Amino acid sequence: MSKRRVTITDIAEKLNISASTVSRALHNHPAIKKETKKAVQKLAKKLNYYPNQQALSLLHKKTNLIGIIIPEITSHFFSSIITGIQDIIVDTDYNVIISPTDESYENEVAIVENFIKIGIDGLLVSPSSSTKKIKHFKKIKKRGIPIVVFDRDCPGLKVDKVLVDDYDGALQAVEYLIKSGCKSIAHIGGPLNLSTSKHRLDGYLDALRKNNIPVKEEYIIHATGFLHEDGILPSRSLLNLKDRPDAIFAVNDCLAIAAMHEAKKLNFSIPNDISIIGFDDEPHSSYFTPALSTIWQPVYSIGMLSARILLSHLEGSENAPKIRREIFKSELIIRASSRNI
Amino acid sequence: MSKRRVTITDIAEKLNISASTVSRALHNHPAIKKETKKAVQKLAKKLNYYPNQQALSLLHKKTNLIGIIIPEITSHFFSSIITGIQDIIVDTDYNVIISPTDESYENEVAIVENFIKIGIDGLLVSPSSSTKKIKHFKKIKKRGIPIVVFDRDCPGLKVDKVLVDDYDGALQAVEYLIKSGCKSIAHIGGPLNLSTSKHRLDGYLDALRKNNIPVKEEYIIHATGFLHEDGILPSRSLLNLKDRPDAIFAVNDCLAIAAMHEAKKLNFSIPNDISIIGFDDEPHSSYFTPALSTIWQPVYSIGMLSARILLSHLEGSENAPKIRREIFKSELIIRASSRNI
DNA sequence: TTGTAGGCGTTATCAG
DNA sequence: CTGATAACGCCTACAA
Repeated sequence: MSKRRVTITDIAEKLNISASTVSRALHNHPAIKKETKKAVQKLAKKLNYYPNQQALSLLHKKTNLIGIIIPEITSHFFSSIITGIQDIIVDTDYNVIISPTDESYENEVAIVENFIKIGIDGLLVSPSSSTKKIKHFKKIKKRGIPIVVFDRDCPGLKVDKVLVDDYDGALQAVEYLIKSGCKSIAHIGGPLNLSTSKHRLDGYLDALRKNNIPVKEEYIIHATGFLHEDGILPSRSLLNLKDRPDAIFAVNDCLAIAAMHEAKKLNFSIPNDISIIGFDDEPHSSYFTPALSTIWQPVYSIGMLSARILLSHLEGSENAPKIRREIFKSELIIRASSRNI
Repeated sequence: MSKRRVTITDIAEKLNISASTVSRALHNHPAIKKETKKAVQKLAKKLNYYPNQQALSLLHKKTNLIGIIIPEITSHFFSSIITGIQDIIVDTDYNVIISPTDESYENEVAIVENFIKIGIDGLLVSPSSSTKKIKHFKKIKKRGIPIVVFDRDCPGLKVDKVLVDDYDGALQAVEYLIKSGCKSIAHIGGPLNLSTSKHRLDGYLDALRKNNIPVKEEYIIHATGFLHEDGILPSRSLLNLKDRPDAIFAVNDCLAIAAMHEAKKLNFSIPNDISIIGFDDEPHSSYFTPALSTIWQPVYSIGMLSARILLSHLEGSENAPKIRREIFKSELIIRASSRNI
């Protein structure tokens, strides 16, 4: 059909006036005759006129595009953060481009290249688990594009950050297990160069130390990913130990559920034989048998705050020099997979 | 830092040549001296030159933006479709803008407006459950922007479609329940103006009729949404019926899991007292106790094919007049929440 | 109150 | 082999 979009010049010609008058009329410029305004606005509506954003971008050197880099979008965790971001951005003139790295550093670099190419105005990023170098992010920063890092920290990158106190979450979980009488507590961790994995491990270790429980090497196994299938082998090794643990603290809910599944297959009773606590509070988690104890994180708020901070750089005066570092607290939710205190 | 982006003219000036020569050199135009090419390309790299996409869009009347409209992104179902789409699009020059409607028609209309404003080149859409009018989609179509509808049909809109044989999936599930000896089979459905809900209901009804099982009004309850919480009340009503059903076929896994949860709370044994089958095969579903029987759908393929069809319109010759309608088959996966045959 | 001209960055056409 | 020019759609001084 009508392939060619209606332009300001089309309207001008039909009305026998100049394009600039049309432009001004459309913007309600005070120095335009009322009748002219009316005529222009009427015709614009009739012809279904929309201003060409590309022309405006070119003029204003601003694309109104915000890039989001995340590890993946299929987990409830990250998709909820995105929802939080979108719910803020939807009220603005910006649009977001979401690009998942699939936990690959190479993909991440390619995404950044693409973002530079299309000219994003701002970047929200949660780095991949395999990201060790940050040259690509610095390249963005050097171009004057504001960055906000969320959930997973990116050490060495001096930008705004919205994180969660993973250390404290883990500490709470493990101290609870200790108080409930567990003596030998194991940990299924995540990829170690991830700040979140590291801090949860640290919380686990400190909880043991504080309570004078010796740390046992064989009680700590790091999964290579965060999916159910990544948790099966680690769970089996732990459950088959001669000195079997009486509790498992997993770095996220999927791994915890895998552990629960394996424990049940071996006919262990949960939480009597073994307590299990996860991390993230996925929506399914309370529907398992037994319902999974876990750490809740304010995912939606993380998304919203990250977006708000980025917008403040984009919209606000350029003179906000201080780099912000916001840390959300997480919350222990005790259900049936851990013993009562 | 260096706020202003490097342009072709910057390079031209430094090299004392014209912008057009720079442009040609950058594109490896045959009619350019090797030394000039080298000099230009070297300087371009040194200065970190990137072509301005907005200028190109303006010139070519093409934004290279693809819009995606989906009900929500937090379910594994839709986020997997998106992943399928992205995995195709990532190899092209296009970028996607994902906008969730949150099942609201008003949001959907607003998103379409925004898409027209920013000038998307193509649209992938799975309509909201409250969408009855399709004027907004027709507006897109009239502008010559190709549309592919996926998963949920949009009756009346004559565009390419990538759907799933929901009817057949439901038929398979219910016929299995019948063969396994269930006599009174209930259905927890979804919002009825959704093609998927309707077709699954039809499959349920036809399975009963084919097997001469009378359809009972009180065995069919429609949930208002697709989340766990939407399934609780419907499940309770069914389970509290004097003439309690011995099987429940739910329109998706979340509702099925809610039903399982409620049944367990009432101390029914699954599948002995009551069989349960869901739809979608969410990743968690096999980890529940008992593991949930369900219908698997090729979500990832739905996303990929939809993207491919859209691209064929965008890239290919404009002369592909036939409207495609692709229907994927779904597959019954029997686990432990239903009796053996 | 309105029109003209120039420019945002790039490419295609035409000319040399 | 290379340069000047116009055009994509819009806005804003400046001029009238």
